[in-house]
Amino acid sequence: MNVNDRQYRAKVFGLVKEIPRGRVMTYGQIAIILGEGYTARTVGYVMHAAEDGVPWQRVINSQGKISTGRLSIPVNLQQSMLEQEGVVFNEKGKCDLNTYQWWPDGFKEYETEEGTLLF
DNA sequence: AACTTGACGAGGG
DNA sequence: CCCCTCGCCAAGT
Repeated sequence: MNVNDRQYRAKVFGLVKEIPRGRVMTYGQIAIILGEGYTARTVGYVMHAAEDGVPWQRVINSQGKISTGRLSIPVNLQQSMLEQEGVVFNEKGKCDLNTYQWWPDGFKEYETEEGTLLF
């Protein structure tokens, strides 16, 4: 499971491309959906190599905030791109995941004794 | 091979 | 809400 592997990255990008305009997914959420071999950290690692046509701006962290830090892409750029799609952020730079988080068809979150799972 | 560093996340104070 | 600690795992040095 190498993030330099084309297939590995392709699964991430393929899913990100399905996110509708004005909606978001989190790194951890993507990792859960893709399953074995994927973690929030590796998904984030893959994202900094996003290719053309991948709406990378729609992937944010589990707090509903932008997390890019000191890399090539400034936080305010990603946030403004999302705001342009209709996503509203508060003064703390946070958006409401209950409103904007998107799940692919056939997936939804539900709670069990084992923790949060997917259906 | 050891050590550091993240586009992360959950939990505790 | 902010800050810190850990667990995580691949890359870069």
